[in-house]
Amino acid sequence: MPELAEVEFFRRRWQQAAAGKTVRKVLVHERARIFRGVEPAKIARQLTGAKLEGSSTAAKQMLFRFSGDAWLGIHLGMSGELRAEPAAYTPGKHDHLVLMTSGPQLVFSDPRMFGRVQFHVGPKPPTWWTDIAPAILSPKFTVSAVADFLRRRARAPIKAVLLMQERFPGIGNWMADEVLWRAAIHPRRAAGTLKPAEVRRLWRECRHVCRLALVTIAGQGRKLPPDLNVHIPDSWLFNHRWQPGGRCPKTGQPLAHATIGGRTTCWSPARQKLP
DNA sequence: GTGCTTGTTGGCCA
DNA sequence: GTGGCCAACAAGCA
Repeated sequence: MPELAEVEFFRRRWQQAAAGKTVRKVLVHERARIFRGVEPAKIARQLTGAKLEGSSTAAKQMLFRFSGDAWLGIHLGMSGELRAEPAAYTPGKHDHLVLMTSGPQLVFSDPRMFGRVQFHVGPKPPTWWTDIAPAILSPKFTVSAVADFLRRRARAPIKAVLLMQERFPGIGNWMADEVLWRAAIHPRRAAGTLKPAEVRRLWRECRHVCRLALVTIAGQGRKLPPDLNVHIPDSWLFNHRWQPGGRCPKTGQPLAHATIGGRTTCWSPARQKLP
């Protein structure tokens, strides 16, 4: 599930539930793969007694800052989610990290364990955080930066290129399809064959889809939606891509599906054509 | 049982 | 060295 806007949704869940609260106890599944490269016991030791001071999102990652210069990084992978549960909640099989605070329990749950926890102690945020590419909605995400990147990945299908986090941080499978559909570019086009006008459309729709997704899913600037099943308008490809016999909301023509760049891809052949 | 899955990584090869 | 492809990771669901 988690792409840019969903990640922001989950960050807010923890933030709104426990900002300023103190961690009383930490539960970890020592052997869980989400802890690869870090020591769960160290996390438990450092965070016990620490206060949640702030948090942020970048690409598909979250960073939670605790008192005592402790930084907790979370990537949700394919099936991860963050929840805030009442104090009486009993953690389940897939709840690999639980921060029991003076208020709710902050739960990181991930059945498939493609997600990942990172941890750092120090006055400044760690390099694994500061090295994340500049956000699509930041001024550094320019048309020329996109054009340069497409030139370097000239022979790869544009769908695969859009999934590369070093240039399109936060874009995942459904967002990539949504962007290409709006920009009217066939997902199998080689990145180097896009004309300047197409590169510009791609750039614009990347920003547009990110902005819309944040408003719709993460409730940017207003209250957090109750859950992820928010109402995404039927004018998006999103609501039609998995429907049997699904049709393009712009043309009314049938949608197509294929594996491109190793991922299931949906597009509208009437709108996105190969030269 | 089979064949999928909104992500990332490392190994192989051109 | 760079770029592109793909299997692997693991669990649940239809």
